[in-house]
Amino acid sequence: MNLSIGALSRETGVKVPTIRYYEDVGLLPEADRTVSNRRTYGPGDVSRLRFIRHARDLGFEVDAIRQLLQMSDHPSKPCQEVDSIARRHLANIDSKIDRLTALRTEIRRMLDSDAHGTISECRVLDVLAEHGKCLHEHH
Amino acid sequence: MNLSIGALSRETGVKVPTIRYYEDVGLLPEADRTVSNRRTYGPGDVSRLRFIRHARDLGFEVDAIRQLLQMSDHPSKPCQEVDSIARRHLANIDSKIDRLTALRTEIRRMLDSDAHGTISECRVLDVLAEHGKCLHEHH
DNA sequence: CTTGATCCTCTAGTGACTAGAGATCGTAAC
DNA sequence: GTTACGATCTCTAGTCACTAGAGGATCAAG
Repeated sequence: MNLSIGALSRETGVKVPTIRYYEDVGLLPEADRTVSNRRTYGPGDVSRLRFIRHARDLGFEVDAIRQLLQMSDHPSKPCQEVDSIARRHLANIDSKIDRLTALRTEIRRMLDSDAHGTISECRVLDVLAEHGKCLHEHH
Repeated sequence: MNLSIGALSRETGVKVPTIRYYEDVGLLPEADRTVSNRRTYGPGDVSRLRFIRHARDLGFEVDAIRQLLQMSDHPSKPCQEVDSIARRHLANIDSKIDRLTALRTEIRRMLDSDAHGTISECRVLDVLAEHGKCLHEHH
């Protein structure tokens, strides 16, 4: 049931040094050690690490992930602070979804018009750039 | 019509040194200079830079952005290479949207059940972690 | 013509990894 | 048992994408 760091790495697709790094910066708790000082992990660590990997890939920074994990670690205390954090992230996520959807639509349109032989002018750039009107809201 | 680097920065929300950095790494073309060696920019640069900013925020790395910009720079040549790049990005974008949507749903559920006084167990972690089943497909 | 903001280049620091050196540990094969 | 070798350990240094700062030049307002 317990995994070595290498097994955890294979299980999650996160590289071994990166796992150690996440422990260093407090995204993962300090791992239990065997008598010979090797880290051991359980199933909970697998989920947590997969979450971290996806969140990073989605452009959340470590600090944001720390907050999301905190929500998960203390679910029964949705105090005002956690609540406002959640709301802020929700707004950020909505914005990301909107922009990705716009980008997707445009790339699809390009591929599509290409298939039909029409010379397509590419507007991928503009479709995201126009979102620039919502200036400076996310820092 | 022409902007200084500071004006471009205010226009796009991208910091001045970052703009220079993007020029260094080739995301922005080498800027025209005034007689006194200052960079000047036009409206095209505003769009391009906004696009870069959003793309970065959405978790695309500089190299991916370079590819997307190339699509935009040569729209009339949807050769097979560009086409496959677009398709790969499309798949990646779809996946990002899926995961963000799942995360959004779960955060909403938390906020919602909190509002109704129920003690909500937080599953934000699991909802993304389960996507870990689609292992190693992106890079 | 001075003063302050903005620009220039260049070097160095940060965040989030990633790679490598050198040492130790665990197991399987002799 | 002991040798072989792969996985792990710690620690330092390198990469990518910025970000901040020093030191100097330039522009625009007063």
